[in-house]
Amino acid sequence: MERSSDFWAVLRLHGTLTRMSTVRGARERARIEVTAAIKDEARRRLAAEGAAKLSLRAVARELGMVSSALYRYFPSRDDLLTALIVDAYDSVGAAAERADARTTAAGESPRARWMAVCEAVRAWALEHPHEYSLIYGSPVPGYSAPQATVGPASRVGNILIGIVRAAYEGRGLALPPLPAALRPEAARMTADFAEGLPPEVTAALVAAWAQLVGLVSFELFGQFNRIVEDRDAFFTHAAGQLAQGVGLPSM
Amino acid sequence: MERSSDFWAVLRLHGTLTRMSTVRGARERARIEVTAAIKDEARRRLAAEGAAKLSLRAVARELGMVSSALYRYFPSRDDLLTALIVDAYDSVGAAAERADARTTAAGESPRARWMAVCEAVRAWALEHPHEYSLIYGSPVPGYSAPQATVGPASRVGNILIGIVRAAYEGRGLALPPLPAALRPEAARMTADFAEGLPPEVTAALVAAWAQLVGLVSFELFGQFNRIVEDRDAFFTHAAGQLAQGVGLPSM
DNA sequence: TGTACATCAGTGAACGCGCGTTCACTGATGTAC
DNA sequence: TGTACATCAGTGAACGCGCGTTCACTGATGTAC
Repeated sequence: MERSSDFWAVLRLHGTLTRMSTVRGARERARIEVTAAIKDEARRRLAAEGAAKLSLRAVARELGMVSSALYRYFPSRDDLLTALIVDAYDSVGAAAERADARTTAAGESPRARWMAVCEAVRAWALEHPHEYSLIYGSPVPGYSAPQATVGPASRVGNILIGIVRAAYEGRGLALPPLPAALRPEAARMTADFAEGLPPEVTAALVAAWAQLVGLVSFELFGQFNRIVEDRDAFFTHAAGQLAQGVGLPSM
Repeated sequence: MERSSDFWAVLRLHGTLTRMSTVRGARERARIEVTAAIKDEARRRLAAEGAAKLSLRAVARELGMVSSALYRYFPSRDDLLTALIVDAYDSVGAAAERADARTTAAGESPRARWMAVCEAVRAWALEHPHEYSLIYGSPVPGYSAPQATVGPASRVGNILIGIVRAAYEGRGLALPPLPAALRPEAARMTADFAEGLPPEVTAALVAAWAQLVGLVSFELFGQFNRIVEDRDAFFTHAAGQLAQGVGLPSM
């Protein structure tokens, strides 16, 4: 059995991570490590060829394996894609949760927490542009995301809801009343995933979340080329406007 | 078959047309028609396989041609992509311009014009989802947009600038002053493409434009599934908030 | 404890397919004189 | 005006490549007794 040296290098990298967690049989440990190595390599290929062209053969080749071996780990190319999507949602969700936990622990205001989460989402996107594209870019044609992606996809949104809820329970939020046309929909959204918030806050939250992703996408997808240069300052300002939009007080 | 102005732009792009002649022979007319047919079929393929996998051979096959024949019209796959991108920017730009011209002619307020343009962009996106993805979705890996796409890309933005400028020249716009960190950047942006507007308006405009695309992308790319149901009402409300954000008065 | 058997990761060949691009060619259309 | 020549769209074969997935196989690891 010959394997290329980078295959083993990647395995060793993951070995250090998994070895300490639990003692398992060699087979189970190997399966965990190889699965991780495949996903890591696939993430690397994502950068080179994009999600639509992500190829099992290329991943296997880079790992020094034979392409059919990957079928021991993922039953098809689409299942590998699904795993990458779930990981990406979890990764950005965890980054947002860390930012929120840090600012909450420091006793900062809801507005400061909001800003920290927005900055964390942007920072994650700039560090993982291809994973960001995978989840917030155009859908991959012919691929439809299974149920398993729904939970992880809502982590960032839940953090934002939590921040706004904290502000609301603290001292209330002053937003103008909704136009009649949107009231039933806002009531439904509130009942579905933001129980207890005033409907106009729920509506503003959903819009702000979409707009936050719009800002990040514009920067990442090149629409700000030749338009915005000082992107840090611009984003901070825009995120502040979004905070305003959901009723988080300025100071 | 009609000669759209974007078609001529493409011909000039490829240096095929050396001189303009009013009388066109069968050969030239045929070239125009076949070029249009290729782009139409390519747009259809876009829906099926996405931009990254758009294939000259598939386009040729659908048209009943041999794949090498397409090289008489487009020197490479990437040039065909570029033509589609330019067409898409021109198409959404024209839709926005029509909406603006219609409301302006009807003597409507800047806010009503803003709303009409936002609705027009969304309507265009819903009608042409794959062309929308092509220009506002994740970039196609390995493809880099040439200079020729820059002009068409700014048409919608220019319309929005024009509306806000009209409002500003009418009775001024009241926006809070910018934080110090953003002042130099906002001054530069203003000088570059929004001469005469107050810098805080320019900054708000750019953010609003990114956020508008964020709203449309969320809807189109499926992020609103299970979240927003009454999308018309939601979008109208959110676009109104964007108008508010650039200082366009509510009534 | 050792042993027989079951499990499973990884191999290598194969199937049937698609791709972008080049090239020498044919035959129809356009043009200069 | 007719003719000779130039232009050009489209052909078909070829090059060299890549793809997802299946399958019978080998040999190492795990387990029941």
